[in-house]
Amino acid sequence: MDKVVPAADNRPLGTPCAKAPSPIMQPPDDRAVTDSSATAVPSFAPLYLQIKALLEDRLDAREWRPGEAIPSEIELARRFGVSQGTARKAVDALAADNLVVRRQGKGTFVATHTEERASLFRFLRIRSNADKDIAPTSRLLDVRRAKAPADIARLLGLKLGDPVLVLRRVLDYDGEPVVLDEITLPATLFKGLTKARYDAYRGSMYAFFESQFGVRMLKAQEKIRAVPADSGTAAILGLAPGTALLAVDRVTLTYGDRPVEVRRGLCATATFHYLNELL
Amino acid sequence: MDKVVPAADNRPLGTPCAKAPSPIMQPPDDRAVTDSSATAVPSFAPLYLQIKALLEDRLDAREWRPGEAIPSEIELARRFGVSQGTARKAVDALAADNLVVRRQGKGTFVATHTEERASLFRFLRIRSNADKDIAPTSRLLDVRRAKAPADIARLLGLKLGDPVLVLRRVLDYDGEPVVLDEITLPATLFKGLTKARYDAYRGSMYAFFESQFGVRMLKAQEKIRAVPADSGTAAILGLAPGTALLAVDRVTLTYGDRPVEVRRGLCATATFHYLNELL
DNA sequence: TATCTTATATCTTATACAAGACATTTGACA
DNA sequence: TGTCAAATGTCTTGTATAAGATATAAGATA
Repeated sequence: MDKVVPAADNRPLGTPCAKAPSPIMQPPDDRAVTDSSATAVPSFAPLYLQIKALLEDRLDAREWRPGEAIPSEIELARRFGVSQGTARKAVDALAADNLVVRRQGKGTFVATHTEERASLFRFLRIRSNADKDIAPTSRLLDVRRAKAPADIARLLGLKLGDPVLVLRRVLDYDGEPVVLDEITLPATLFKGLTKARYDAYRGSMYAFFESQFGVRMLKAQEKIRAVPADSGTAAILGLAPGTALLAVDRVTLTYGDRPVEVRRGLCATATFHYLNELL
Repeated sequence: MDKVVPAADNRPLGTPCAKAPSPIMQPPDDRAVTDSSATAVPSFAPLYLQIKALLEDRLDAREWRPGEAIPSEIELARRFGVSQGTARKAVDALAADNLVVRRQGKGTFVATHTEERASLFRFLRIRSNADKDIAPTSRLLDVRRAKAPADIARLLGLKLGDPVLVLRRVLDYDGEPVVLDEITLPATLFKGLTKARYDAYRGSMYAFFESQFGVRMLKAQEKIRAVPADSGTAAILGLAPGTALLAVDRVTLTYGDRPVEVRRGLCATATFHYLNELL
């Protein structure tokens, strides 16, 4: 094999686990360039994972806006001193995590809640029992400031009594109230959030958070229970008190798995249901 | 590049969309060799997807048993007349669908319910509110033969009145009854299923189906609602009638997205919940 | 000699790099 | 204004090599 290694010296990353162009085998206890990164990836991880972590950090640092294109694979390869294939694998991994969206012939774009019916609209799992796909409308009831109680503080990584914002809103499907959400946010991340400002906004709640406060909801964990409706909730949803409701407790995470939202949804499931695909 | 293409002529597949070793560009309306396959993949799909479809057909045809290794990448490449990298992408796609499990240095194995805590144990979403991970025990109440009612027949792709088996079973967590399942199966696929035979089996319900009847549960769709407990269910779960329960309606699919199980689970969620990760 | 350890050969999958096909947009040009 | 070609993305395929697992042979040790 007369192949010549194309002399990409001044290696910018920790020793990859395979085929290092430079023959220097660094000990595993040294730290890679990913030191300053929030994303924890061992320096001896595969090269493409190191680059993925670096890209995640850039995304977290808002180097590119939601909906904006990130540099091309060739440009990323040049910047990090690797081949296009390796840069591609890193971007593939980001796309698998729904952090970016690939479009052949156009580029790779930062995922956003402001568009994309499929990609980041995936947090809404409530569907009509009839198969027609109705899009709900969001109606904000009120916004209030509060001090974080113990359970919320723990879930959001705050200290007891730290300031939070509590939003209550109703989702109407075809004019019928179906879901009552109580949304708790760290006040420091959402300075200036008022009911008037939300009412003036056109778009989903997460698009509002993303475009107005720069907080991107990336993934979530939901715990679902069945509970009887209290009288207040029953009145809002137009049901008899004691009716069985779905209680959906969501914790939403942004980059670096930092929790930024706690939400409890109460859902009437007479003509709607929560849909889950197990793959 | 003095590389010589190793003369893999008599091309066994439809024209790939890029870099066909044979320069023949067939029109898109011709049919590839995947004709006899149940898995629908257009003949102009990328080569690796055509091979993935062929492999799915082989899996469906039970060419390899669950837990058994499929041929190595090099062997698959030789068999299909493609490079190892292409065979590898096909296997990657299978692994992404949880149809096979890769183990570096050992091989690629057909996914099975009889082992693998993580891989195919993923259908059970009920967790304790405390973080301890309790494994439930399954207690079969009864098995009866019946004729498929309209809704079940539609979901299972059967005709009205076709014979089905109906199983009722309870999941006990730490001795406490938490879930009551009513499981409906096409009788033709599960000939010889009796309560005694299940009671004699050691392992999960899906492992039982897989090892005893050759039916592999691959993915599922669940619709979740909140309902009040009827008196019969309340008695079994040790609750007051009218208590709010989670109703989980599952349709389970095997190869080719053929439905092979319909199941309704009723779950008490005082100290347990349904966990869902939104990625 | 029996046994345990350590190389070694040879399987496997995993990683990296490179070349060309395909998709999309843009701008020159008739 | 319509059309075509170049530029610039991603997508597919091919190939070489590293890393992991395992069986076997070689060697040390009792």
